[in-house]
Formats: sequence, C-alpha cells, structure tokens
Amino acid sequence: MTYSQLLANGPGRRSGVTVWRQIAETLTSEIRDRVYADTGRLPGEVELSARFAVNRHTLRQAVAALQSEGLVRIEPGKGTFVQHELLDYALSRRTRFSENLLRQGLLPSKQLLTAREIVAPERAARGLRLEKGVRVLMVQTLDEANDKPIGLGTSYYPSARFSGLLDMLNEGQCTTDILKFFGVEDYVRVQSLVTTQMPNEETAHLLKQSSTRPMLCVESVDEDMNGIPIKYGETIFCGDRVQLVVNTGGES
Amino acid sequence: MTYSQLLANGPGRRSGVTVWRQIAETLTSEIRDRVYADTGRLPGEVELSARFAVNRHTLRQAVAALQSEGLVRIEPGKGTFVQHELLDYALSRRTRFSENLLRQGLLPSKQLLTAREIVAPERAARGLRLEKGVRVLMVQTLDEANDKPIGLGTSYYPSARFSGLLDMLNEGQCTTDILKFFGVEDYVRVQSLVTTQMPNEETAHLLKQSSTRPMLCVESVDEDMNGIPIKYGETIFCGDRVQLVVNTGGES
DNA sequence: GATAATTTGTGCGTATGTATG
DNA sequence: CCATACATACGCACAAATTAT
Repeated sequence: MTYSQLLANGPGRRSGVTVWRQIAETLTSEIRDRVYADTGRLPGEVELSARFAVNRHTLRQAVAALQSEGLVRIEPGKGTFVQHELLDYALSRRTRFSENLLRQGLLPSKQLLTAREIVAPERAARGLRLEKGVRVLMVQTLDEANDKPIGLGTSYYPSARFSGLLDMLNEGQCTTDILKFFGVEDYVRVQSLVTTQMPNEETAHLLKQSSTRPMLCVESVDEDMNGIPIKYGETIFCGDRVQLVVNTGGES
Repeated sequence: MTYSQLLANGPGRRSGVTVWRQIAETLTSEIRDRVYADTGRLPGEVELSARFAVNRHTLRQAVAALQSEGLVRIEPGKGTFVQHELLDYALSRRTRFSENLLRQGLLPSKQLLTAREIVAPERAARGLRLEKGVRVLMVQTLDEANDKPIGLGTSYYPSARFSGLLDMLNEGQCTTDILKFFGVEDYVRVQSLVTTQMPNEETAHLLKQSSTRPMLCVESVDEDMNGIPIKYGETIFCGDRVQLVVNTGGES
C-alpha cells in the first residue's frame, strides 16, 4: 500500500473519509484558490494520480465527484477543465463594479436591459429614505466579466434628483460620469445585505447558469458625501462565479 | 374590471408579468422585511384579496407560489404562516456569535459536535499563516438561535498556542473566556469570504433544512490585537434563516 | 357538546390575453 | 384572418378544518 501525500497532511486513510473524497476536497480548495486559473485546466490524470500517490481509478472517482458538483467539465480525449473560477467581489465602503473587476485583471462590461421610471417599490423607497409612492428611476443591467455574465443588477435612483439619467444611460455613458454630471463627486456604500436564493428560470437563462445552482443576492445602499442616499441596488450574483469579500481589517 | 393596488404601483397588468406573480413578489419582500414578524402569519385570504383588489383564486395562486418556495406554510382551517424569518448576522470587525443574536432578542446556543487535533488543512494553514503540516485544533459546532439550528461552524486554532483548549471546550466553557485564559483579551475579524452552496445530505440533516435550499458559506480569519491570527473559521449558514449584514458606514 | 364564525380547499362557468399553426 | 389551445383572472357556491362562544 502506498502512502499518499494526503496521508501525510490530511485526515488519513482510517478517518472515515474515503481517499477519493479527500482528494476531491483538496482539488476543490485548490480550484477555489485559483491554482489552475492560468491554464483553466487540471493537470492530466496520470500526473495527478502520481502526485496523490493513488491509483488512477481512485483519482478519476474524485474528479468525477467534482464534475457532478459542476466544478469541472471532463472532455474525453482533451482534458479536465475548470468550470467556474470564483472572482472576488469586494463589499467595501468604496464598492465599484469596474474597479472590483479591473483589480483582478478582468474586463468589466454591462448590458443595459431596462431603464424606466416607476413608482418606488417598498424596499427601494425605504433604502432611499423616500416617502411611499415617490417615483424612482429603475435601471436593470447584466454585469459581465470577460464577456461572461456574473450578475444581474437592479438599481433605483430618486427621480427628483436625477431626471435625465435614463437618457444618458441609453447613450451609453458611464454611471460614475453621469452621477458627476448631477453633482455627485463621490459616493460610498453604507450597507450591504447578503442572502442566497435559487434562480428562477428567467434569471438562470439571463445569467447562463444552471437553475439548480444557488445565487448570492446583495441588497445595498449608496450615499453621497452629505449622507443622502442616491442609489438603492439589488444585485444577484452567480454563486458559481462570484465570492464576496468583506474586509474588516483596516478600521478602528 | 377592477383596478388593483398593484396596477397603480407596479408594472401593471399589460407588462407581461402576471398579477399573481406581482403579488407573490410584493408579499415576498414584505416577509423579508419582517412585516409579519409579530404574528408570524399572513392575513387571511379574503383580506389580502381585498387589499390587492383581486379574486381570491388569484391571491391563492400567489400564496401557493410562496409555499412552493418554502417561504410560507399553509395550514387548512388555520391560516398561512411565515416559514422562515431571516435573522441578521453582522460581519463586522467585532463579529461575535452570541452578541449578534442577543442584539436581536434571540437566544444563542451551541452544540459541540467534534473537537480534535489534526494536521491543518491547506486553507486553514493559509488563513492562520502557518507552515504546511502544522497541527491545529479543529472544533465543530452546531450554532442555534432559540434552539433552532442556523449554522454549522468549523473553527481551527493553532495547537502550539492553545494546547488544552479542547478539554476546556468539552467542559462547556465559553470560547471567549477560554481565549482570555490563553492571554487573548480581545480579537477582531480581519476578513470574511462569502460564497453559496447547496448542502450535502449530512449538512442538511444537521441543520434540519431541506437539501434543495441553498446555504451561505462564510470563511473567516480572526486576529488578536497584535495582528497574529488565532482562528480560522468556516461557517455554513441556512440561507432560509440567515441574512448577512455588512456595514461600511462608519469608517473613513 | 352544539353552534357560529373564521379560514383554507375545491368545483364550475365565463371572459380575456397570448402563443401556435 | 381564423381556429385552436392554454394560462390567467374573475365570480359564485359549497365543503372541510379549526377556533371561539
């Protein structure tokens, strides 16, 4: 019997956890840690089975488990490809979609889905600290990284302050620039609420995601430098592609 | 034809979104906003259908949709009861399980599942900034609010610094007190990573949750006041019972 | 225990909008 | 343009379960 690398570092062979499962978990955390981000594919089965010092059958069982979790896609004759790389999305005081992606070397893009004026839904009104029944501008976008959809965002702006915003958005202008036009030099994220949900069919289709995979839902309020709410947003992220990062290290 | 409240405030009848769906969404956000938290039940069908100015059948279809999502439970002859109230779990610099719950008037409790010394898994070692292969103390707990399970936590402490911690835990001592015994007067949360996953059968069973409902996974690192990592934790929260709160309002 | 009130469950008929061919 | 099929929404009536009086 060969002693694997796992035997040395992990729970070991008699721990009640099967060897293939231990390998699967090791590979899972490696994929989550972007060890294979550059090539987008796992090493060959012979190489991996050598590394873990197990039979190729054992390794195949581990990789098969990863595939059933949707983490990798096995293409016979070609290789095993990482299916979902998690990108880090920081929930910070200065939360900006583009900056968040560029920092990781990803190309941000947005598709404008809908933009229209409506009566504020209850949550939006409360988030923006507006009276019930006030009109707001609703903007729905499909957010992408390297042209792959990562989230579905719905933003609400008070109509009174930002009349004309929708036309400027339709002309393709950047949100930050538009806000500057309205005198908002800077703005900050005050609070984010994080929940998880299963997608409905429409959402899954828009995000090109399986409807059996969960999503991360972030509800957020942004304020200008005077503490006045300017945007209430609800973003639905693909759970398979996004990991939220909350840094609480630098403050008092 | 009767004009409903939705017609005035929402997308309207000719928007491609059916009336029962609009009602379902309105009720969903109201439930999420704890509008019915005091009674724990929805108003009767006649009352609700009057409020939305729709037929009782239409309203029933909306409520049936909520039930299929697991948000409410309908009991014939009794009423419709809210199934899952979301509790707020703050991810702050001072993240404490008990404080988080007590602040909302909930009774916190923990069940110690396992406590043993193992070789640090890769993620734990990295989180604790330890060499690969160093031994750590692993503690698994079932976290409850008002005796209902809300999360499954796995914590890793460096063995070298906290030898004897497991025995003290088995004696039922509070974690914060134990840490104080080891000279850790205070500690802070540095970072939290949030992802979402479906539960495996075992996890679903432990959390008394349907295995078709998603969960929130939080990976965290706590440091003492000298900036030395003392705990790496992985907590799996029921997505139906927990909402993560990230406040970024008070800092510079 | 009997009755009434409340609440959910169900059946049938009708009308309308939408998608298909 | 018409025929068909289907889901949606409405109205009315009654049955069954639960609770209060």
